[in-house]
Amino acid sequence: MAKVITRFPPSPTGFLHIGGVRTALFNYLFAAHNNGVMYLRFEDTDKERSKKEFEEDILNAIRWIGIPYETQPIMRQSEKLDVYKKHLMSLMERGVAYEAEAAENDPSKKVIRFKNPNISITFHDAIRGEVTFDTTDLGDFVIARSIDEPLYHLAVVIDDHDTGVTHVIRGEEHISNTPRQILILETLGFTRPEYAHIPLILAPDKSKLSKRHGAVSANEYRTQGFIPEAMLNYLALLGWNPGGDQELFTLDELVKLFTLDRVHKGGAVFDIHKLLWFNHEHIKRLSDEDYASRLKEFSGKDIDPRLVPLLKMRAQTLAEAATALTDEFGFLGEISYDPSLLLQGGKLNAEVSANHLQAVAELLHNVPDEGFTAEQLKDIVWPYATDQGRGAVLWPLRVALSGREKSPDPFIVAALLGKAESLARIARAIKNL
RNA sequence: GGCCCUAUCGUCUAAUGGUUAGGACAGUUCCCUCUCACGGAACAAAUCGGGGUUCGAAUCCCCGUAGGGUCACCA
Repeated sequence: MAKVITRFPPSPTGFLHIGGVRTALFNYLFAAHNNGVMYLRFEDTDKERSKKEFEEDILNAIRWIGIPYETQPIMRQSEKLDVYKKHLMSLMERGVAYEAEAAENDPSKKVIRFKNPNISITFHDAIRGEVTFDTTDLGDFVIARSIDEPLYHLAVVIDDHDTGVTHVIRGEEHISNTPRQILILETLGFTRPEYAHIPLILAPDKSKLSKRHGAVSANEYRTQGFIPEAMLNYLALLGWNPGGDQELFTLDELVKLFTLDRVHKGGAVFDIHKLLWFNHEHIKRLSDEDYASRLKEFSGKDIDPRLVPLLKMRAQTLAEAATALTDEFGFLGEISYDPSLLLQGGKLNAEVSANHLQAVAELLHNVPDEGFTAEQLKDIVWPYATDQGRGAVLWPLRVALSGREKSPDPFIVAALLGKAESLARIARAIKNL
């Protein structure tokens, strides 16, 4: 069997969105599963709408997300206009394409139309089986604006042939484009690739996912603190499933398992909650070092390594972790708080609380520096707190140490602060009462 | 509207003729707990409708219905 070649051909007329990422992913997965390659090329025949910045955005997004691709031998359609021209001329010489009066806007300009044989086309779709269209209703469709300006249907067919594409895996919206591409390709004498039209990613209202439904650009997810592992995992499972109950996969595992026959036919609604869950699961699986460096890159802040396990457990996204750094975990720096917070807004008694703090301070005082760990501290303070009422003891203690309404438990905070600082903060709290 | 595609819990899905229709996310309740998280447990929740085929249908066929895609000198 010939080497499997797939392709991901975005047009640089907008940012790479989530649906495009999944199309690229399926193309890669299928190719890699079969020891093939996926080519990326830009379909920039629309000169007005194609922008260099979009090319960069797309490349950045695809690199960030980590889908491997190759850009050879064709990077841009605009770089091989002469090839399309040659085919266009031969098509016209053969009389299967012709120059026609332009109906729209500029009547002085002529377009090139394909002479439709008006036949019925049946093609095989790896996901849907046999699909039949009557091409009569297509009419003599336009394949080029002029001899030097080919249009999409002509260009794809030629590129796919020139790069030896064996499998065209693309969104369902292209299913009705397929017959006219087959018409062109067969008059050009090319062989048909295998087609696979994958289901659309839908918005909660079941319509095609678009900007008005919130974030759709892949890079937006990056800035929201999602990690590539989670994006890939989640997207792979939208419209495909290997069977069974396992949900967490690495890219390599997906490559091993991916087959077209398990791709669904119906569209799948994009659910941000589930993506969040995948993100957290993959974050929890990152090594502390890896996580710390990603969070540093994301937030621009240095991360205290002792905080890393806590952050991983607590935050579903890097953005959340970055916020927590100054929020729940801000106690590592200077703290200032309203003393009434020590009494839980007046629910506790000042004198009693001060006594508890004093008692705890004495307990902590006797702990040696090297034993000042969260576990140790809990062992020492817990019996006292349980005896005296945990809320009455632990709340003022935690606030005294963290200065915050919400934070990790007081033992963790104290251990992080160290003995001297913890004692100092407790003393200050007692004075404030 | 024409053409095409599709149809299992709210959502992603498993079950490829035989299961009390399974799992996950979200939801609710409970436990853990000084707070916030984390974690644990439980509950609730589906085969679009109607006809066939078959001993037996979520699964195969037909008809409805509903949803979606597409009908460019965009891709």
